[in-house]
Amino acid sequence: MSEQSVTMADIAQRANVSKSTVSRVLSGKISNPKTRRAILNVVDELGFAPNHFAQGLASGRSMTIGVVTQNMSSPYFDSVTMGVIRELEDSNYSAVVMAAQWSRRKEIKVIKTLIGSRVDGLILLGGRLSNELTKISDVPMIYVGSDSPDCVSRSISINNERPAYEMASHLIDYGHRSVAVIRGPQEQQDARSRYEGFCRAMADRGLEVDPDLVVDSDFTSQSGALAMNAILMRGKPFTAVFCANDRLAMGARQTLFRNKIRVPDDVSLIGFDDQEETAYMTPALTTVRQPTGEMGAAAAKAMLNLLQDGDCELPEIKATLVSRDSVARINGFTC
Amino acid sequence: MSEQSVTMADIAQRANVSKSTVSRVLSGKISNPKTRRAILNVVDELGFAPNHFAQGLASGRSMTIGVVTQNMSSPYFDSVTMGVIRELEDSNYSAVVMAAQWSRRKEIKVIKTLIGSRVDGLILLGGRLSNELTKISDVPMIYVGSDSPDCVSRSISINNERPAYEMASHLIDYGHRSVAVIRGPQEQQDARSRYEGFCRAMADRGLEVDPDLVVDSDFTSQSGALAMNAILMRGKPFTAVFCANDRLAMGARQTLFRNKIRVPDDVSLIGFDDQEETAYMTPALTTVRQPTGEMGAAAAKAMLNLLQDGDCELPEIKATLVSRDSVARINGFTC
DNA sequence: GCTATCAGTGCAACCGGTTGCGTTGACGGC
DNA sequence: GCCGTCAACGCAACCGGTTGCACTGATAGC
Repeated sequence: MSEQSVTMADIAQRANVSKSTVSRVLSGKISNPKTRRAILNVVDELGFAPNHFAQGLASGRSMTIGVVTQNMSSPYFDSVTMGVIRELEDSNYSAVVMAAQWSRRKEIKVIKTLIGSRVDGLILLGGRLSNELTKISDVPMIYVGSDSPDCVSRSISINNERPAYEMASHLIDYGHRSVAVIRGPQEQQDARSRYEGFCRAMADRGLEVDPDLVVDSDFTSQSGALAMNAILMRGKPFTAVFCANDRLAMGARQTLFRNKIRVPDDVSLIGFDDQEETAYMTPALTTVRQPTGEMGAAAAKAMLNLLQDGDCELPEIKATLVSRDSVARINGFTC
Repeated sequence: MSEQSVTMADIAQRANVSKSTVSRVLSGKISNPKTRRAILNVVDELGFAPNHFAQGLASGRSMTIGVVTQNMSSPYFDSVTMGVIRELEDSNYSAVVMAAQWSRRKEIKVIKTLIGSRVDGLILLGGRLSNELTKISDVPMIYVGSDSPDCVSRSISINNERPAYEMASHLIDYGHRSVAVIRGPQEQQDARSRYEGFCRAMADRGLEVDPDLVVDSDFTSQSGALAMNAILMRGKPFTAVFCANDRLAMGARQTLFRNKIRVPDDVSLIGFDDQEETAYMTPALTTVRQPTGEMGAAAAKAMLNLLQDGDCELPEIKATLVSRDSVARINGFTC
């Protein structure tokens, strides 16, 4: 109330030009150095900042890109999101992030909200919406981390199966034959792919997967601890635990610790994600690094291209095994 | 392009009323059940969604609240932010989050951006901007987690000094006399307060703080590991480590592990924040729980009140000690 | 010297809602 | 039966930018 904000009209008047000229200078559509200089002077003399609403309304573009994540507090999603934001920082676009909490219903609601605020593009992280729902709008969309084959068109993701294969192979190479598995929620494609990678590695070496050593979870530390407990209760021997993500590994580690089972001396442990904390576990966790930040950046970059040229190329992203201290050789075993 | 979005004018025409009537019905300023019903029918028949830009431009209100955080990936900020978002969810407002990465320059930039998009209120997390900079706009602001006395007016925070005092007291009660300290960055008020709490507890029991056992850090796990190393190098004996936050404790734990120093058998360890992962450390970390989610929720609630009544009350938030397994009694010591 | 060309600029019509003001008609009190 | 009151509603002005169109003057080509 106290201070009216400066508008383009104010600038125009002060600089003896019309609103349109101001607008054009500000959007770089005019080069005449004289007017340019004059207007820019007034602009920062008066501290003018364009009203986003007016801009959005008039131009039909919002210069924002919606990011639909699932769970902000998950290190994976957080890191991808940060990648997007950082990449967008030196463009004219900015990101609006909303979380869908793994709920299909909420995801739709959130997408509608974002479309209501006229985002120019949508980056969907780990969503489970297939094409049907995608068609609710013609806003360009890019998926990150959906393995589902029906949206390969505009999707960036690591292939979960292959790094999982490598994880399992790593264990097998170190002499492990009985490997317990804590799987992720099997409704999620990534969780399934990771388990498939594990199974393929076992099969390739002619090893059987013992169903008694396979337990499901919901990807949280707590369920990891519970799952580890369940496996222990079954009484079957094993020398390593394959965890479908790092949080599960943290939970499992805790249960092993409580049961005085040493890692890696008694049991080896391997995770997936390379979330920051795992480097500080005791012992430091061997895991798979997903270049999450790069994935976010790549998605953002692709979106910018898409918005400009109407086309984009999506890089292939590779995950790598980070070998630390939680996997040991079975005594005397050499590969 | 393909589909023009439905506007109020469309609704009005279809329902044989004027735009204004539609607008009034939608904002509940008209009660006549007949028109009301008729309009609402058309609204969801055509799938009308109001254009946020037009609304914002015309009304001067954006129905958004800006949240300026520092570091999205920090569990503390993440949790506070989530608290804000959740609280706002069942109001008409929504949150726009931006990160300033602890940079004063960036913080100003971000605040300007938010004001440019006409947020109705601003919630500032852990910022270091004092009143001078606050005055750049008359948008109502609420601070979270600044101990600085100059903005007590509209600030929600735990008192960092007292819980730190309790932490230290806990160690002393368990018989620890030589306590190493890994402090946070001393430019930050919260880090300073925590150290002050520690010192006061020591002083109250007539104990001296040995400067050789005090090391600074930047609140990251890595610097915790380094700091612990530095303390070890100095060769002074100690029986406990007071860490100014949990990440430092994780880093310190790793260094102790690498040096084959057992926790809590040889050295006790205490953290601050109760971030999720600490419950899964081995041993589980004794720490201080900040009700971060509640703080965020409280800030949001206060902002909503502020926006409505022009006034608000700020609850007092208390932190509590979470006693787990990383602190042991000095042998034979009873309190 | 005359005209085609073109960058620079102004005018005014939007974009899609909100809101003050004025009109209408129903209803109640006298 | 007359008048005051009040909710319901329409009209049109606005919010603050963007942009198509028309106009201008300078420059270039002949």
